Amino acid sequence: MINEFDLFKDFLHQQKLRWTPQRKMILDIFLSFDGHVQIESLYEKIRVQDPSIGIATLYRTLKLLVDCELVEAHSFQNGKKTYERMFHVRHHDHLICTSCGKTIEFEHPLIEKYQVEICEAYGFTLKSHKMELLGICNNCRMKNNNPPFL
Amino acid sequence: MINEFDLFKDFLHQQKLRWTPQRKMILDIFLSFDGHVQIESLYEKIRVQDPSIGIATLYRTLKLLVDCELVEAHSFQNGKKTYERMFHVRHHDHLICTSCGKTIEFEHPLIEKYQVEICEAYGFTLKSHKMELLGICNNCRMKNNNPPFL
DNA sequence: CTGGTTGCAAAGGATTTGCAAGTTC
DNA sequence: GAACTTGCAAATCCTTTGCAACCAG
Repeated sequence: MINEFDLFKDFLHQQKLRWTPQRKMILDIFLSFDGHVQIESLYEKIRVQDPSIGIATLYRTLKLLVDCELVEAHSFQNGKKTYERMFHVRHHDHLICTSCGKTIEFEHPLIEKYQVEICEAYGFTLKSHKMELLGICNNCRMKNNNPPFL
Repeated sequence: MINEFDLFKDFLHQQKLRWTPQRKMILDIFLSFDGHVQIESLYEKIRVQDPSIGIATLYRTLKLLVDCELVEAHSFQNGKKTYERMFHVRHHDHLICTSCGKTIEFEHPLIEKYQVEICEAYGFTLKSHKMELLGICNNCRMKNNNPPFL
């Protein structure tokens, strides 16, 4: 089965770049995280294994991982970037209760289909999407004595 | 009819802050833009009217506008922020180029309809939603010499 | 060996902050 | 007049870059 290391190696080879111990280690540690990873946490954990590694190498490697589509970068308000694993993970959307925080994951094939159509209409190549439905769950509605479907 | 100026004034008053000509002017010019505004464009246009205004004042005012929920801030890959009007605008979703940050607003009635269905299926009362389609715009794809719809 | 890679430190760009002078209430 | 604001410049934060020494192929 294809794994991230082989994909990255192949990518580097194609681009006439090199497979180095630093790159291997960064990918390795990156994969040990779940969800969105901040440079900071990544760097800390990396330095435990090899305190000599430079932050520049981390940034450079992350950029390569983004280029080969193994990783996706996101930006947040605070100006920090977050990196997310993109391979061997299944996409899903979220239904979130704004009262208790309860979260349900779902997918809807038709919505996904329309998303593709919209992107094509605007000349975009769709890479991913994020959809959050915010509402009040049954439980919380009962508790607060609100009528259903307010 | 309630407008942004009154809301902002009230907000400032509540917080024991002051209504100044600079703040008025920044809000005024901000509202003259559509969609997502970059600090840069905003600052340029502001300096036309008053070249003495400092960038720090612009940042400070924008932060206040975000605090009082008249404006929403978004962040992009390039590390720049974008500001979006949040009041008296119809809800819409976003198509975002993850490379250059270009943003297109759209709505799709069928997607909205399915969202309601999903919520009903799970017993949620839908309050709002957020959908972002992340991709690469035509321009950036060309620039990077990538084939279309890779 | 050749050309890519590294760690370091310095540079860069966007945003924030300290401060003295100026305003608002 | 007290407290908040301003513009300025310097500081800060995260990220990128230049470079000489170092490695992978």
